[in-house]
Amino acid sequence: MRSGQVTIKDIAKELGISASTVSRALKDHPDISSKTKIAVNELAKKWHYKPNAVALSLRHSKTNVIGVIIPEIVHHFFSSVISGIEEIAHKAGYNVMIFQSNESYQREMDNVQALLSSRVDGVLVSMSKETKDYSHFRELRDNGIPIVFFDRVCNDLSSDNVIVDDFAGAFAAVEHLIESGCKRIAHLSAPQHMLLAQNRQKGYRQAMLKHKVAIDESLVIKCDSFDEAIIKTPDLLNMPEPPDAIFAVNEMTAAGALSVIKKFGLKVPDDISIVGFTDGIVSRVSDPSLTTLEQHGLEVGLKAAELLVDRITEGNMDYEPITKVVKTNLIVRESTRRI
Amino acid sequence: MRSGQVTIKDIAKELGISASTVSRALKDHPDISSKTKIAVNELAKKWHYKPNAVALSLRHSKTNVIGVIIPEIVHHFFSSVISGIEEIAHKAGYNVMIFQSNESYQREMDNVQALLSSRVDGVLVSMSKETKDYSHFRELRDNGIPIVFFDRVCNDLSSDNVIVDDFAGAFAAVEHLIESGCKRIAHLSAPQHMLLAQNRQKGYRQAMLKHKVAIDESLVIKCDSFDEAIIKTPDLLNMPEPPDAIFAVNEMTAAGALSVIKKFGLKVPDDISIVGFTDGIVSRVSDPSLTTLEQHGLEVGLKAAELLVDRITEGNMDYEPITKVVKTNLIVRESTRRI
DNA sequence: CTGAAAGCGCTAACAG
DNA sequence: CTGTTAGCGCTTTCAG
Repeated sequence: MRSGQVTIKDIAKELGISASTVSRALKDHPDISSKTKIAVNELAKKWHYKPNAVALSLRHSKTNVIGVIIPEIVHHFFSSVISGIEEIAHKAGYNVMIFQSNESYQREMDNVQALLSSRVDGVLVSMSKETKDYSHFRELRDNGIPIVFFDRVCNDLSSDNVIVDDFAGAFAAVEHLIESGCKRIAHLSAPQHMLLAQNRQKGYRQAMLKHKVAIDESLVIKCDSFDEAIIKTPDLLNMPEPPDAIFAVNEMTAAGALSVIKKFGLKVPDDISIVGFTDGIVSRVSDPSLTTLEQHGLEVGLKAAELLVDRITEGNMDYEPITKVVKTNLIVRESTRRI
Repeated sequence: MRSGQVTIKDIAKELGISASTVSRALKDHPDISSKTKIAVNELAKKWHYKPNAVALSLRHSKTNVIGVIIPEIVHHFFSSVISGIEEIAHKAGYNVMIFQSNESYQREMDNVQALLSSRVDGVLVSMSKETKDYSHFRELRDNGIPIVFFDRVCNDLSSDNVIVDDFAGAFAAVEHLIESGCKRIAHLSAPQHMLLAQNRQKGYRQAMLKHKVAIDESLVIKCDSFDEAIIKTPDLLNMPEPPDAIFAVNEMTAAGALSVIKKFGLKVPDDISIVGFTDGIVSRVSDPSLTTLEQHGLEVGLKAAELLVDRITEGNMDYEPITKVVKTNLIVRESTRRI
């Protein structure tokens, strides 16, 4: 028994021919006699020969690996994105290497280093919340590795992006709240250095403006997780003039707010309406189910991976960056009043 | 500007020394003069030298990559597992390659082929529901690649496993139902070729037996997804003697049953109690929240990855397979009656 | 039609 | 203290 896996050399030796002949026979090169081809292919099958991807990578300076950096895997939207990425990658013959930043800038940089070392052919990134400096991403590009950002993108860096239509989504959500009779609409938002958060807030403001509803700035607060919502929602409810609606920047924040509101004995949507962002399972099964914006994580993953594969195939780093927008759509459920 | 990334040769040429000296200087080899070391390290930093992991892999016949095959990524339990795996891998200096089988046997075999080609150092697998033949896994092992199965393991193949304590969990769940006064307990189960499903069903039967509660076999049905629960739960409810409790093999099935029960105008837990398996977000936020078994996906991932890393480090394929069991614990919420 | 040789980037034995 | 050489597995000229 040989140690390790079968190599082209093993086959060559067994058949008394050269390695190069085996190599050619395996790729059906026209120069090779069909007799040797058959012999080689038979033995290769018999011995379960598998081309060594590592050797191929070194030879061709191409690994056929795509790297993905994601804030956290345990998250319906992100896992959907990964699923989409894996799907496209598989079809295009790429393998997918996963890294999570855990929302840490330091970890994200480590991940980029690993990606550089691994010589991946391209990278997909959704940035950590902490990230404000982008030089590590620039280094990837300087080394000829194309990057496509998704969801958590940055405007400073001119790069390919795949984002959901945060502005339009937020606008639609808030407009829906206004049209269903809400007047004091709070916005639980995320840190404004994230484009996504900016756009969702812009959508909120624009909708309020359009419908001439005054914005009470004390109703626009930073609050972007389930736990934070548990802490901060009570303050909103205890205000002299509490809000009659909440537009939350993401699903778990909406769920957190909902749970507090129920504990306060208030009725949703009669006393307070709620809209979230991201159509996860939580929104569907919570009670009342949450009106929310479907974010199509799978599609984001598919689009981003497609774009990246194209960039890799082009092989030219002087491209004009584009931004693809995946439409969101408002799913009206039970947490908002009927119009 | 050089094309591609900086190599050891580039540095050697620039400094007028040999590649091996550079190599040694970079790894702080005692033979090298501190003068050259400094010069080399400075230039390496200045030029952002990154060791080429591909070349290292070829050289050492070790990729420092762990492969993971998972039925589907978009699933709270599995994404938790991946998160745990990534965590350990990162600490131990391994990168993680992700493949999803989409519950397809064919796809799973493709994934194994890709893993073999990639020469990964080890593999973590949770099998697809379709898989009944294990020769592709055997091939991995025959090639010296250690495998650790988790959650969806098989008993035919003597291999390392990390599983949750399905039997004890199911037993505890059903005992809880019985003690809270339920008499006709239905079990929504998964295909029995999966060890996990077998053990959960055994736990159910054992608890019934212990408490001398008769098992009505028409209440034990194959039903293991949200959609299937939507279809099959009505049949249960329409029986002349409908069940007063449901023990579902997983979370989404429980959620599906719950939603049907609510539509039927029945009260949970007063009319029917429900227990699920897997503590996902769904169980927490559904209304009523679901009594369930915490499955500790993260811990499964951590344990499985740790075990795999150990196996890789040992470098000896003649080990005695072990099975690690991660305890489950019953989280009593609102979908079951107080005892 | 087939083989020998060089090289992808790096390391380690061997030789100074 | 440093350089030369060979080789990890594979492909691809260049020769024959």
